[in-house]
Amino acid sequence: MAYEKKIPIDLDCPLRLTMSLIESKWKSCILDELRAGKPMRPSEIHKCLPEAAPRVLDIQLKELVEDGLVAKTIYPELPPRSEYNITELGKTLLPIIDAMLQWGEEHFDIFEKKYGNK
Amino acid sequence: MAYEKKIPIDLDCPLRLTMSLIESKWKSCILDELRAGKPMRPSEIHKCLPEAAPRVLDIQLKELVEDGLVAKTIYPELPPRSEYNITELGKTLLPIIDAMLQWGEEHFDIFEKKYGNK
DNA sequence: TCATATACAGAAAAATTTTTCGGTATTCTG
DNA sequence: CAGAATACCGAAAAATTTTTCTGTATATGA
Repeated sequence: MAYEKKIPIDLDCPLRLTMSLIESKWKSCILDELRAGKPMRPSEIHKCLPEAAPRVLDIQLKELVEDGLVAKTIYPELPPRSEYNITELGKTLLPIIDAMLQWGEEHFDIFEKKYGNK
Repeated sequence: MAYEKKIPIDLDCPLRLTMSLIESKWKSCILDELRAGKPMRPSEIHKCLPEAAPRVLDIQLKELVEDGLVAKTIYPELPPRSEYNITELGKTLLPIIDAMLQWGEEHFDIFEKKYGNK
């Protein structure tokens, strides 16, 4: 089988469970991109997150699909086309993503002053 | 200098900023332990999170202090005593921690069925 | 024909995080 | 005195994640 996570998610503690689903570097951003409900093609997602290595987005998209937070539709066309959508389960995480986004906006200055090299 | 994070926190995106503050394996749990506002000694925190390697808790506590989410008080006694408290800034993250905790509780069954080996 | 776009996979390297192990220092208890 | 408790720290090993690179396949457009 392809790339495989050793410990897919953490079932020992509800907090760790939630964290383990989204803590990988770009997963929360992917969910944020898909938040509107509009299906997105992988190339589109790559364009929206240019800082992320494409391979990592592939891997993390795959894990999000495995975990049921994102759904994938493959169109048997050529050139190939596929689309990713946030699932109902994934949508239930959006309030958390929103809250983190908002917190980051509200407290950006503190950390900019602290760690920003301008 | 001692142990040093390469990229302390992520200033490129507000969502990544928030995530980078709490995504390390035990940070959210530490904040959860301190949520009540009661000061905790390191040994107490270790006892509450027995799955975590003590060294990692030390490191992550230190980072939480550096980032201003947790405050540390050292009592110049012998044997040494120190206490950790959540700061006002740290408290502003609690709604997010709470939401993740609650989400984990609500959706535990799905993932238990999916990944739990009983 | 050749380059491009598309989506994705494997492998290996690099970076980072987590864990394990050992060590410092001091006081109190047996 | 030996050992425990206390709070740390450094170094190195292990584990994991992220990045980079290369390769598959097929159609379209120059």
